Amino acid sequence: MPSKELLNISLPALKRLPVYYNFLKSQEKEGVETITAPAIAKALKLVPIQVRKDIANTGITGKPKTGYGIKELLRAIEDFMGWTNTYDAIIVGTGDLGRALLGYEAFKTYGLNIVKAFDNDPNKVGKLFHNKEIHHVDELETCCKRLDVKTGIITVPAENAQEVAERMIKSGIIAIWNFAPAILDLPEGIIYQQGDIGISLSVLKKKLFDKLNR
Amino acid sequence: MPSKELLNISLPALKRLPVYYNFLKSQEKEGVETITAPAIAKALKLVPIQVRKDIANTGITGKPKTGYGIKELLRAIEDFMGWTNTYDAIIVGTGDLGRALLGYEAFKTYGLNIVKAFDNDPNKVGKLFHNKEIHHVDELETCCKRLDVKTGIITVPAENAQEVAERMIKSGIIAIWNFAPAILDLPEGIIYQQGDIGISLSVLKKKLFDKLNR
DNA sequence: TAGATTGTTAATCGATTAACAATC
DNA sequence: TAGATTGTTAATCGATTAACAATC
Repeated sequence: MPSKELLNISLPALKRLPVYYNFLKSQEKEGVETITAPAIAKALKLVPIQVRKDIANTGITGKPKTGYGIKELLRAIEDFMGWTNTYDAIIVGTGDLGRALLGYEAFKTYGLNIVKAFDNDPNKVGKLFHNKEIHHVDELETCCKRLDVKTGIITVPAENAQEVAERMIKSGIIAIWNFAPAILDLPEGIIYQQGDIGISLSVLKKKLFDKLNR
Repeated sequence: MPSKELLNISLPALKRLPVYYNFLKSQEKEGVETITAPAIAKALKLVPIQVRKDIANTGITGKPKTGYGIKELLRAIEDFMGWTNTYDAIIVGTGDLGRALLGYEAFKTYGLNIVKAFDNDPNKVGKLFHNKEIHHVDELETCCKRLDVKTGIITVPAENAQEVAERMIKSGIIAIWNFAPAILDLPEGIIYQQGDIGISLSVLKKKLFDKLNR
């Protein structure tokens, strides 16, 4: 059974909005003040009607002939996506990927703030990565409850992902972003997002494979 | 204009296959030899008919009542996805994320092998990360041509992504996996895959935001 | 004004789901 | 055999695209 939908926008459209945002930001930097759907579509290799439909989701409205105000549109996307509300998150697993996420500046744009990192390696505990101290994973529960953290990021090996997820849920976490290539068995109501980059790579690889073997 | 399709499978189905694969691998480890579509569906929170349809893409066929042979199904997915053909790749940008990718073991499963890393920081050039030497980005073209590398990974800041992509294409690269949150203007025929994890985060964040603000 | 672009309502397309005979 | 599961063919659902009047 697929989990029932939380969103009032289609998933593909939701994923396009951050892409629009990136493009609009770059346009804003160049001093552009308004932009039309056909112009956005051209840059992003979409069709104008799709851009108009996607933008309509944010509630903003454009002017015929002129298009949309860039600043207004940027703010509409921020609001719609909930980026203006910053949430705290914790991360478990401080391998290469975990540390990369700890230093990921763009999280600010999306309103996510990693407040603590955890690991089970005693050699790492107490060290600082990107100015954040690593705690032992046994402190997860008290820490999350004290800080009322709702979001957890998993960057441990696949074998440990299920266990970490369970500890997170016990700690009051309700949204999990999982980078381990593992299938997690989670209770109803937990928000789950696959972060595993293997899926993205698979798509690229398959396209290349098919092209080279045609 | 959206680029015309390269694939003979739907994109959503293509993305589910690696997820099946991960699950089947974990089942294989536990000594399971056959599995039915309803069992896979239950574990992955899908519906049985969708699992059967997805599996049908790989060309494999099951037995009523028994299901599919796990080893056979694993190999069918590997073959279909092209994982059995390993391609060389290069990566430009050796920040935290670039280094994480350099050490990403799962690439072996997917048949990708990062052979060289590049950076424009003279302090990094010549150093080793995960046993791979960092070269100056000026060597990109000669290096890619000599080794006949077709796949490039971009992990530079957004401002430099377009320039790096152009150098890659000049170097004979035809498939680009871009982790920078930048919109790239690429010629026709170049295979492109967004790697930017901000999109994945946005989906998680939006679901949580909507849930908390309902 | 003329022409381009908007938002809305309707049509199409593609993916998911249902139905069901075949089969282990 | 009886019952569960398969693969196939048809129906449904949802996202994309088209058509078009309104408007700047």
